[in-house]
Amino acid sequence: MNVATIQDVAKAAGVSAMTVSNVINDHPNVRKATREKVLQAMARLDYRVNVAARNLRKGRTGTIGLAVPEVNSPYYGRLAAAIIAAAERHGLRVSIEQTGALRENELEALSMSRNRLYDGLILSTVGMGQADAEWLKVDYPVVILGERIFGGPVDHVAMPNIDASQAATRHLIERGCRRVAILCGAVEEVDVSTLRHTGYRLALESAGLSVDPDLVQCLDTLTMHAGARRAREMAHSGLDFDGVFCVTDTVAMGVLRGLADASVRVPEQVKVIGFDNVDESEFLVPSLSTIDPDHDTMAERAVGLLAGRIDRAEPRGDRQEFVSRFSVVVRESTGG
Amino acid sequence: MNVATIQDVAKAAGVSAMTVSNVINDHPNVRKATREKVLQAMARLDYRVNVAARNLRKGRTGTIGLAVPEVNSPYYGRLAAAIIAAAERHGLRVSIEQTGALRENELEALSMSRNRLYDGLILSTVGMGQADAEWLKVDYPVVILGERIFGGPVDHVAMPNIDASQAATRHLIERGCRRVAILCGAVEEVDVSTLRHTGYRLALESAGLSVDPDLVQCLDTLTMHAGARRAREMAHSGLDFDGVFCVTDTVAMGVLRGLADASVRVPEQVKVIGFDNVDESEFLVPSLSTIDPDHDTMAERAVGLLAGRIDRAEPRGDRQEFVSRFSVVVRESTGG
DNA sequence: TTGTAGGCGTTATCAT
DNA sequence: ATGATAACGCCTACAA
Repeated sequence: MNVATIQDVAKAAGVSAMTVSNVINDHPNVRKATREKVLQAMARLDYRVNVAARNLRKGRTGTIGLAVPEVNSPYYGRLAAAIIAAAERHGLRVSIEQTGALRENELEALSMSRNRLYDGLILSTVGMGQADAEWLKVDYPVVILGERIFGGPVDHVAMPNIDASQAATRHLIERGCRRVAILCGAVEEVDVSTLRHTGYRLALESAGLSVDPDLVQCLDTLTMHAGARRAREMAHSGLDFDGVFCVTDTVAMGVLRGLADASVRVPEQVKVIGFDNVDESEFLVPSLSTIDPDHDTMAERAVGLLAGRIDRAEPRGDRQEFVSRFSVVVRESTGG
Repeated sequence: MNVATIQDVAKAAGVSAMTVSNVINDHPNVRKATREKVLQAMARLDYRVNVAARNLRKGRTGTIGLAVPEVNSPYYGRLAAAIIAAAERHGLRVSIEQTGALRENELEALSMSRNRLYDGLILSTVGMGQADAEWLKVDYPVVILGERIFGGPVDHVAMPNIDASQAATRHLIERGCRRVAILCGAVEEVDVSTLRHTGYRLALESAGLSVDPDLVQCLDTLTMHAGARRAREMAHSGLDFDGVFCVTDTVAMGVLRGLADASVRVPEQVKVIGFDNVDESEFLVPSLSTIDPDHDTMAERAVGLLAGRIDRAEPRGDRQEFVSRFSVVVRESTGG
């Protein structure tokens, strides 16, 4: 036999479909006795609402999309977890799209939502750049999570990249480092690497230290692997450095490993600080000093912003921007 | 103006809605010229299919549910990533439910699908036990991923828990350990801890070593935190042990940290092996020996099994079971 | 307080 | 090769 519909329940309870619907949706105008009858019939037939039908009728899906490079990374995993939890609080489900940090896939995620598969989209832009801002002019709610696309027309939840990086670098300097390297990605677009590199420079400059180009180490990918490899190369090349600011904890984990391979002692010879305060960082040996950007608040704000747009269909004008707070977490890798 | 529907496109192209639908779905019986006309009209009106309507009509959503304890863990994150990728290959989207390893939420996930929100469900059972097998008798496709619910009526993708744990423990013994501890969760239900504990015992027994109850260390939760704490306690209590088999890499990461805190050298004084081959394990200091359970194959099989049930509405009789291969990955923590 | 009618956008079926 | 018709199951109006 087929699954029970609202009609079946109505028949079984001796009422109209509308009354059943009213019971389901907790509408006020239903007599207690009627409600009971209906509830019993529902239980008896093991009735379940057909979400597809409801979606069609309502023009909503109750699901938001989350596009991130990959969930399998300490950082995006943490973020995804927080977003799923926040979405649940708002009565929304989350469907995840993995973009692999590729521009193409990020744009694809934007157009997927145009199928009205999702009520809205939270997009972590990594591959997209300045030039793609036009793509963000879509007619459904989008929140960008991560780096700013300057002048983009959509809501934005960001980290205090420059300030926090400056603080991280300053921390190294305060701990006595004079030759501080930075490990980042390509410094071109407005992105994590560029912004955090800016913070790094500011810190050096305000400490009266010069910025040695040799100490700016750009990686192709921000992975543990790349970090480890580069750290080994730096150590073996004889480059003079006594501190490393890694633009992500993931890179920093690699760096710690690479320095260990090269028998460089942390923090005695070189101090290391990361960015993200990933769960693992506390348990590394040595434990990793880092920047905590308050993931949970960011997630809550991103979902809140999106949910607001969805519910109230807010006008486009008042584009919102939220920048999280941060704190420096001092651990063993900087002698803490 | 409102979004374009199939009707609008039909009108604009001077054909019927059915023809447009046929074009969209690549049906064969459409003349080339007609197809062109329709495609142009679609482009002109910026037409997007309404997924909700299609779902209602087809009785499918094109989305599967994935219920895991939390995506924010190296292991489940890795798994989720692999499953999302596999699902994409099968033309399916993935919506993630976080259960927090709670029985209640796992059962909830099972009943969510009954809303026909998802075409099927991949469920990582952690909190559910033997006694809950009845709940699995649902009328839509479910694949259990993880430990076996003995006699459960649904498809199952599992790790070779016993064999792999035996191999891990044997590896420690071969490296000279004589007092091998195990760090696991409660050993009661048929679950990771119990199965892996069995493998542990088997290895000890076939090596002619006695099983010292003091060396069986049960944790409340399988977290880094719990692992680190217990390792410190073990070291400080003066317990005699020279090897530790951790039932998950996450626990092992904690253990490495805890032993470092207690100034116990790994692998010289104590050797450590984990289970899962999480991305991070290669980069820890010391790098972590572990069991690689071939996540990608497991994910592919789980999704494949589910997709098969969804497509072919296979009968219940032929319950499938797949057990992945495994390999021992030897690294520094066991002197590799 | 409850019921009736109609349509959300799509596609399966059956004609033509 | 194309089109007319009728659902899929629910809910917003309005009527009773």
